[in-house]
Amino acid sequence: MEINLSIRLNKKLFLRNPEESELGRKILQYSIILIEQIGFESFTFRKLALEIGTTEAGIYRYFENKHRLLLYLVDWYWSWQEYRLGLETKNISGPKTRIQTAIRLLATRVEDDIDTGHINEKLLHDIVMSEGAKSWLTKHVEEDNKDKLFQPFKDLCAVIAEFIKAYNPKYAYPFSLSSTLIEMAHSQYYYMHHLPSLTDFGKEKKEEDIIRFLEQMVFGALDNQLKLK
Amino acid sequence: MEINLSIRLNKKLFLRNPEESELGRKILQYSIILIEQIGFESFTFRKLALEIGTTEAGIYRYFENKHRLLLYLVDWYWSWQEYRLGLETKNISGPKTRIQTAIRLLATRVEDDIDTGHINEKLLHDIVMSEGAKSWLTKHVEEDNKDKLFQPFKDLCAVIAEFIKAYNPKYAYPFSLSSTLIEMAHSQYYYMHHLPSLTDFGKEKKEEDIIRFLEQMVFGALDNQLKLK
DNA sequence: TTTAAAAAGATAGTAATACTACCAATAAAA
DNA sequence: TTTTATTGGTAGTATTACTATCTTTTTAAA
Repeated sequence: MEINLSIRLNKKLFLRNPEESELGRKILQYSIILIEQIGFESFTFRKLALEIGTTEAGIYRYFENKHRLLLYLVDWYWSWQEYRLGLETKNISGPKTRIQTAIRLLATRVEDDIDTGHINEKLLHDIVMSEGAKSWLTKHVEEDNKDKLFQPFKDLCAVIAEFIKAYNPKYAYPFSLSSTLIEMAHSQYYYMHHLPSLTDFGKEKKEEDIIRFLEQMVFGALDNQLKLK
Repeated sequence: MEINLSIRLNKKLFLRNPEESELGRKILQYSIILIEQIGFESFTFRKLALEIGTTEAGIYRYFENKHRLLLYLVDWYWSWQEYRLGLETKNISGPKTRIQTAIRLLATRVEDDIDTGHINEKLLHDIVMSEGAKSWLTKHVEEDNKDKLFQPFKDLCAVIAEFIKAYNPKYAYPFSLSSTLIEMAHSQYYYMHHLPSLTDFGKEKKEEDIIRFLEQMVFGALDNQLKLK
């Protein structure tokens, strides 16, 4: 069976839809490989073009600049995560289990290589961890936000905020807790591997520890509130 | 009374100590102003040189590149925060109050302009929030880490981890909770202003709300653990 | 006090980056 | 069959991120 998962993203992300041509798909496929390999600062359209066997201008016809390409990849990732979360929580009713499912999905490195055609989810996951924050840490966040370029992240944040509200309707900060959870799942993983003294997972480097830490933090916050009210 | 707070940083951060010459101090002073104004990606040594009235090569003699200059500023900031935290918790014995003090210092925008000579702490605070993560989100984190370039951040993280251990010796993740706290204090503030739908502080935009959220999260995690043991 | 040396500062380059404008081939539509 | 988009390619330019070298000033030793 072939799964054909097609994720349609905001048209403002690109000049020409990369999903609709061979070159476009190659741009997505190889940009992921190259950014993961050399990092976003060293990544250039020239190097990418060379890799694919096309020219810079060809790529510029799809994406205004490399930041937009990064935004495309990051948005694709968050859309995909929301889709996965939807699938995995579909037949689960308890809000506690739903939150736990979200934590597990966010903190576990992708292993099941569905490999949606040209997108390598495993590599993309690494990119979002190392480079994702750069998509909004710019002087043009506000305009980008007006253009709805962060929608997939916000959507995922809102979905998890709903789980949180279902678990504890009196909790005052469902969105902040949700965005904290999403961000920490990534940054604790990054720290664990690159700056382990900022974590408690230095020796073992096991994802389960991050999951336990996050669960303990989230339910600590939510149950604490329950007590008070 | 003139306070002369001099913060000595890792020698590997610079080629020539910027604190020891007029031009060096001007580089620090105006790089903060300029980075805050135009953002780190648009910031160049040429623009900075033009601002100060010197040349690119002059600045290159102090800093290898703009990333090292950013690291210098970020390290200065974390050293300063640790110093402030030390002062404010000196005469406080209770671990709970110490944690609360840490949260308040981290989540409150600097207003008291001590203005240590050439460093504008208020602007520097904004820079660390918007650009700080870029200091470690690179392909050379590991080398930079070996050169101890993230030491001030780690030190602050360790100090707060000690407060956490003092409050609850049985808590399993003092370092991760500490790094989470530090990072969230900044990123929730950034979200509140630029991407408010990721938070619950959209309308009011008050720092006190962030402080309450963080306190609730931290003590939720710590007290929850107490219950279990 | 003179001379040497070393540090501070300015000038003029270069390779690479981030684009833009324009040209050619080909496929689809009239 | 001709026209017209659409796809892809070539050749530039301004800016960036440096480097190498040269001059002036300061410091230090003889």
